[in-house]
Amino acid sequence: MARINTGSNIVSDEPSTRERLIAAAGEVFSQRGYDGATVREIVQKAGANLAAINYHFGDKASLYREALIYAHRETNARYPLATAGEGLELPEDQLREYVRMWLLRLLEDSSRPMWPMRLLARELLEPSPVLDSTILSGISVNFRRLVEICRGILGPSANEDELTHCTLCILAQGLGYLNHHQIILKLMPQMKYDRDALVGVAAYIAETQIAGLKHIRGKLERGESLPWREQMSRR
Amino acid sequence: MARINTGSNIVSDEPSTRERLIAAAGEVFSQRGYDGATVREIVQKAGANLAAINYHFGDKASLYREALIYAHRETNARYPLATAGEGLELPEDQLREYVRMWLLRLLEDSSRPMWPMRLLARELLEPSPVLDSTILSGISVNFRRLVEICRGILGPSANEDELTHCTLCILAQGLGYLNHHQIILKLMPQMKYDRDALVGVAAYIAETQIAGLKHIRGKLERGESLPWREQMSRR
DNA sequence: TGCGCATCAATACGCTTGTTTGAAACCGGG
DNA sequence: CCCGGTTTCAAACAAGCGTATTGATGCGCA
Repeated sequence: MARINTGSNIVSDEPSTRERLIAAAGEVFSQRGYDGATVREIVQKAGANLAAINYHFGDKASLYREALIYAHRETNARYPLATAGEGLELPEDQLREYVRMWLLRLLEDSSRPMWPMRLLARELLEPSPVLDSTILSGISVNFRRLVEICRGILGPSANEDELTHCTLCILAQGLGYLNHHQIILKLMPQMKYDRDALVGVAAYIAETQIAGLKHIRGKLERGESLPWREQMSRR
Repeated sequence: MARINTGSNIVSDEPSTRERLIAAAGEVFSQRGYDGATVREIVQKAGANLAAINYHFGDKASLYREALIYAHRETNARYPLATAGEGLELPEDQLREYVRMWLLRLLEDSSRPMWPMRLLARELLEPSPVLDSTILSGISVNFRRLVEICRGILGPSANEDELTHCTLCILAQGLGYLNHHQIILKLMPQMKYDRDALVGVAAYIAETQIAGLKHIRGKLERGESLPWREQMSRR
């Protein structure tokens, strides 16, 4: 059994074979999915040998797990949703900041390669068996942060079901732009996806949601009937 | 060259091999995707021989195309989005009806098999080469219907960009419940997906969007500044 | 100078994939 | 009854897949 390199390369600035493999795997996996990706394409993109995957990671699944963990750490470090808007007073401003970071996280085409978030987005579409509890709890933390922001806007009259659904609906709007990127461009080729456009869409989503949530809050506090309350409650 | 059966079976009520193949293919393709599906699983589920696909359709891709066309026709017949809410006076009520039909189309678990919409939803995620202009224009018609409803709520001051984005955001909320069904159940196992819950979520989405759009309309008509208007405009 | 460790090239194995083939079975009309 | 077209069948095919193995080659370090 060989001693496995931990991955960090201190002395030299050029990445090790192991690091190149993770980067190449992340790209290929994020583009073609786990099944669609082939180890031969990955090692070729990494400039490594076919046996390198077996040597460094054991098999394809373990390499995918490593790429997923890297993507999760990288994305949360760059776009810390769990603490988004914490410095702001009004829950409305917190929502604006959260949504803005959410859209940038999903779609910002920065200088760095954008495969990490695409890889995570694939897991949001169909979770793979290697999606362990660590990453899942990380996602959950980000989710609950938005729940609390919504609670601040919706007020104490809201129940957990309404908070869950309104959180899902906010997240879904941003995710739609990523997930359906291709068909959107097919139907509307003139659609822009640069950073300014993203921030604009984020501002629009936040503004409409704030107005919608305040509208709901008013109905709640006036005790008016909510047509969905009996229907969408759990159990 | 053999004479190909057209598929309709008039005298007998039991479906032909060709029909069984399309149904089985639709199920398998909708669950596993085009690449993930194997012709062996399809023919086994259809109770047919491995060579039946080659005989009736030529190859796997043509069978997929047939299943997709069937799914498109079937779904639009059952949930006619292009004319949703046409009998209603207020654009708000039209939106409520459209969103309700949209969520039912996406997620209703009726007696009939639900693979057609799942198959179409996969095409919305990553359009395949066989997605021809017929289906694409059908999607476009459904899309523009919602654009016009939003125009009715948002008023004449809205430009096409805002209409496009608000339409996308409405559709994305329903799509999110379908696309991220698995991860939602992983994070919130108590989430309900029955018909009542769907109609409830649809009512919630419609209500918040109406309030949000009216809020925007007010800003537009009062000439207030919209933070996204310069940013998200095309070109 | 040796001894692990990392990488390489090449090859092979077992398996699954979509596709093809030729023959058997079916079936209505002479 | 038999016959030609239609449909179905078991079997095989070639290609690509992940994985494993082999031996050789540097490399750094005690």
